Amino acid sequence: MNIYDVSKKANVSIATVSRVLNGNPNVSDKTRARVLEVMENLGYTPNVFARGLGLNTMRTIGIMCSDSSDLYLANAIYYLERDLRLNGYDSILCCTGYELETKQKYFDLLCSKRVDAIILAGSKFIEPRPKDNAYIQSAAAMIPIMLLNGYLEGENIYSTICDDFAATYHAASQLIRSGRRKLLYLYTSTSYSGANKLKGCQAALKDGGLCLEPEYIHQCRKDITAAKELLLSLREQGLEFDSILASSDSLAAGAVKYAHAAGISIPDELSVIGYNNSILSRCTDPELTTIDSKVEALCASTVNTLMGVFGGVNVPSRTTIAADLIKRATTNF
Amino acid sequence: MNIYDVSKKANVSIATVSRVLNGNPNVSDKTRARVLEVMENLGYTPNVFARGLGLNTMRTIGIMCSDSSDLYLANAIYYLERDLRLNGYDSILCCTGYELETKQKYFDLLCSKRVDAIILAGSKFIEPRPKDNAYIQSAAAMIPIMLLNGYLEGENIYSTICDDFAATYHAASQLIRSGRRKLLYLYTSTSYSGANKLKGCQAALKDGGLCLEPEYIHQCRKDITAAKELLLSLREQGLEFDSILASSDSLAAGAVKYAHAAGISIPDELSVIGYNNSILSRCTDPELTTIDSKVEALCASTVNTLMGVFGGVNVPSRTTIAADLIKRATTNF
DNA sequence: CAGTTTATTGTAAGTACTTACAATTATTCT
DNA sequence: AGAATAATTGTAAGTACTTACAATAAACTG
Repeated sequence: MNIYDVSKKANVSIATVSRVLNGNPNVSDKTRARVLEVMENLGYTPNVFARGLGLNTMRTIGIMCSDSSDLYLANAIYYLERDLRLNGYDSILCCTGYELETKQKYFDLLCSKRVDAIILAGSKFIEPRPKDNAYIQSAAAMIPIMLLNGYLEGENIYSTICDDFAATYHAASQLIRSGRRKLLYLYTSTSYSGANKLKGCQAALKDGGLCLEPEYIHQCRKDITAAKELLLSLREQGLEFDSILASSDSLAAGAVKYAHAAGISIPDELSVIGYNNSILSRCTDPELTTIDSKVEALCASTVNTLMGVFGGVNVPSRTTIAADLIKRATTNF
Repeated sequence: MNIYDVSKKANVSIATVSRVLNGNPNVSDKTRARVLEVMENLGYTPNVFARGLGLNTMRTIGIMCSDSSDLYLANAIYYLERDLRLNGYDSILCCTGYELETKQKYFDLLCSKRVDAIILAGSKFIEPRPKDNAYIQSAAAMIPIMLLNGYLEGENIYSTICDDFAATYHAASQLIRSGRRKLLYLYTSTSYSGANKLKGCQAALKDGGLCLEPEYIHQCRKDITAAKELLLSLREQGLEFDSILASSDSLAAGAVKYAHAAGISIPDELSVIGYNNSILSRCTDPELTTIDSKVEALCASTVNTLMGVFGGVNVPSRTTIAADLIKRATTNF
């Protein structure tokens, strides 16, 4: 069944049917009603391929992420899909893993699928070596690129980022104000977002008259047990700390477990702050004080910006959203 | 740039170019090489819409789930996307929420997008009232339907399910064998999968000479805090139990928190078993004994079956996969 | 080497839409 | 009412592929 069948039944030309299909206002109300009725009766649905051929758009957005089962990204995907659909767009999901080569491959694949834009979800797409990001910048010539929680300069590239610097600055300041002096910083990734988190923490300590010495900065796999083990071994080595600021709830959850295992009381002897306000932050005992990185707002802004781009509206190429400090039971403030 | 540009450069007809594109063997090696070289030089990529029009397939699978941020489903989506892509298929994601009407709407939408099949991920798509599933069965006339962890009778409908009955039967048996006598069963959903979990538990108790009385079966929102509160109030009411079998790790994590709050020691005074072997099961302290419902295997089987259907192979309409009991620290066996 | 078979290539007709432009009809103005 | 204008509708030419069938070239056969 196609547009011709409908046009015959409704006694109009295929052009009129097509106009009704596309909400073109140059159709009389009577005709529109008749055509819609015929469509309904026949159970007609337009063929998306023919449509795509003519319009050269599928109303589909490619979403790339490293790993959709990651707590943060799973949430991002949920909100992105929801908000895109509200705007009439489908989402094609692409999990790329962490290899640069794989990312590039999937990037090309999505481009060849003629998606209308690509959203790179999560900060893992911006490589530390600028030349490795060239593929993104060159693709942006063809198709709008949205970075969710990442930043890259370039024409037709739009970023929405959480103000990670301010977030960790505030969190660390609070720790200092509550009397903590020996802060341990735990992180996993050195991405744009990751770097800002560290900087915020360092700045807060500096402004508080303290200093974040290198032995108080530790990288750790994003894994509860790995974090726990790392902390146990640091303690074994004699490192003393009275508070932990972690770049993810996973690491913070590991810190809580560490305290349990070492017989340290939280928050009396040790404060812990996580990041992302994920489900894990409600699973530990005591529950985690954590930074809410506002995924939902980030996603909304990303989709909003994208719709602005499609609509030819002048949109900012960079949007920053403030994080919230969620105070729960692993801190004494 | 299109197939004509390539055909001119390569001095062949568009039919030959198309054949090369589709891997048709009726092209001489010399010609094929020449065409491929021209494609490479021109940076040609075929237009997916025109392709879809001709082939009437987009090599795209619709994945429907209630909520992609759910831990179980996020994993399922990850594995499905990965395995589909390995077979050259894209995934369009659709999060439907829990309303029957919304599910039907998105179902129609995906069908109209001419996806090659629809995967319904999670047991939430099979309604308790059979007539509400008619839309699935009628759509199956047009397009293969794959149920991941759900079961529905019907032509062109294929199910891959975890043997939930055997899983909870085994888990409950172990609890009994370890000396537990008063088992509390906690669940959230009454889906196909949910019903089987309960049945398995009941059967194990019965075979152990016990009985799961109604006051020992409680429904609870899939939320750590809700589960904790429920258990606290049950205890308040004087209900006595020495073990908890939960239909999800969330509920089990709530049980661990409950024990903490009530000063009950795990596993000495209370055993807890979760379900799904999710990240939560490693976050609680002690870590959860849990049932691994083998999402990865389920997804692999689903994709396998689907490829079989596409290939015209005779595939079973129902595949069952055995779960594993992961013994950790919330049980004393 | 002519005739037959097989391998390769080309022609042309789908596939189901969109849209510029032309044609028709309706409305407004004088 | 007739002309001018506006609203609506239709015609026809894209859009970029696939593929059945015809045509040609190559390989084999006796």
